[in-house]
Amino acid sequence: MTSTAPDAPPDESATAGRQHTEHGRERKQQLLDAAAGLFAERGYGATRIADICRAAGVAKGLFYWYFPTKGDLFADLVRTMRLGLRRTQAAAMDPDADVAVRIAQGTEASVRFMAEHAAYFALIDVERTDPAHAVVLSEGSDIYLDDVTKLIEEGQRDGAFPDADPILMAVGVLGAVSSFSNAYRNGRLDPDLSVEQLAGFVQGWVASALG
Amino acid sequence: MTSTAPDAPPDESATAGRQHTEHGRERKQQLLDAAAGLFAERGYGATRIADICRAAGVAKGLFYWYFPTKGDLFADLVRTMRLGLRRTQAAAMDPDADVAVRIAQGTEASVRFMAEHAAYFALIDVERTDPAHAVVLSEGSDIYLDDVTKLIEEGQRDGAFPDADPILMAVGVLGAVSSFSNAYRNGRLDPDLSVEQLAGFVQGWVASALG
DNA sequence: CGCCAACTTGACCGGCGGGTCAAGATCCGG
DNA sequence: CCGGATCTTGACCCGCCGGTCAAGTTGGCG
Repeated sequence: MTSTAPDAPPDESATAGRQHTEHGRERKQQLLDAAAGLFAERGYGATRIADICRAAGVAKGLFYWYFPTKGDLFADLVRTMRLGLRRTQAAAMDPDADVAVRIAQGTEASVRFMAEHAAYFALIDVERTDPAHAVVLSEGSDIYLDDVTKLIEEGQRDGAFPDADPILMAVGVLGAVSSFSNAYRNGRLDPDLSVEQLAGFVQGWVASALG
Repeated sequence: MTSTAPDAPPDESATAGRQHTEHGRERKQQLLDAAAGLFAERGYGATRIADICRAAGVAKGLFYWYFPTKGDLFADLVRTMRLGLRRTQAAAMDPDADVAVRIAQGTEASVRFMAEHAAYFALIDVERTDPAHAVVLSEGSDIYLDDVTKLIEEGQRDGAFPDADPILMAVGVLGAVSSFSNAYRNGRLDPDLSVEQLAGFVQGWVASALG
């Protein structure tokens, strides 16, 4: 109601869609980085917009020049990070290799990526916590589950994996990756453990669980 | 400052510690139940105290007769649930059996318990989300990790498990239990899958990962 | 140099929600 | 039937925080 101007130019919807200069894009990134750090440190809900701005060294009003709301910044962050993960996985998996090998490669790459971007991934942890974000967050996790499930089905056809419910097995793989990554991020693991060692262990763990 | 009466009777600290009648205890439980349902449904942060009271059919002021703050109710809930889990686990594990068997028993019992009390366990999921609760929540998870680590070390001495970092392996076991339980709770699994089947699968998954 | 768009500021607003409070109602022992 | 403890109510308070706004400043382009 109150007319959203149905004849308005379709290019930039609502109040979003500013025309940023180079400098503008950098500023926006500063805010994203500051937010990522604070979210990871004290959680989304407990992070005030004022905090983000203080951390980025700008006035509060500026936040709204770059983002419509706090939630939009969050969504931005999540999507960026997910994109990166998928790209890394794709790059790590040799399309010509056996399924088991591909799963191992994907597993290792994921653990590495999550460890490197721990601050970012602390966020995705929030999943299912606040229904407000359930949408943005779940829109991705189903895709992973689907991907892995297909891989496992393929492996079952090849006789590489036993004939159990492929979805259950996929949940197991994804769960292992995230559990170990969480533990690593939260310092529950031996601090001397290198990312390489962790990635190797997780890859082996998954392989023997699937065996 | 403002003197916390250092010579006050040590029995009941602060404003807590009311003397409840039978009826009072029931009321308190009503509030706990209502809160558990709402927390599970819409998350801790998004649940208003007024909502809890409305759900329990009492006036808002009454909440503070039974709980000092919203966070205290939360802590109550978490502790109760954790106690139940530990009891269930202890009851399920045959002290005379092999380590591998005990781990299998504990795993199965945990999955079952979490599935039965899905509403409660949706809460513990929140872990690491809001630092405000990190204390209450982590105070428990370390204990589990410790328990399982000890079991695994015992198994390694017996030659039942390979010689890898026992903490890593324990993280894997705990991670598997919670990942599968989460997936089950969130409806990511085949809805026809029974808790028995799930528990059996998880137990097998853990066993072969440890093998 | 003048104009406009991009950018920046900080004071301000509004309501939401956790927590308080004074006034009872109810119940029980003496 | 009195007094005190437990219980119950709903109006009220107040700080916090997401979001707005009017007033600039800056920088590039014609």
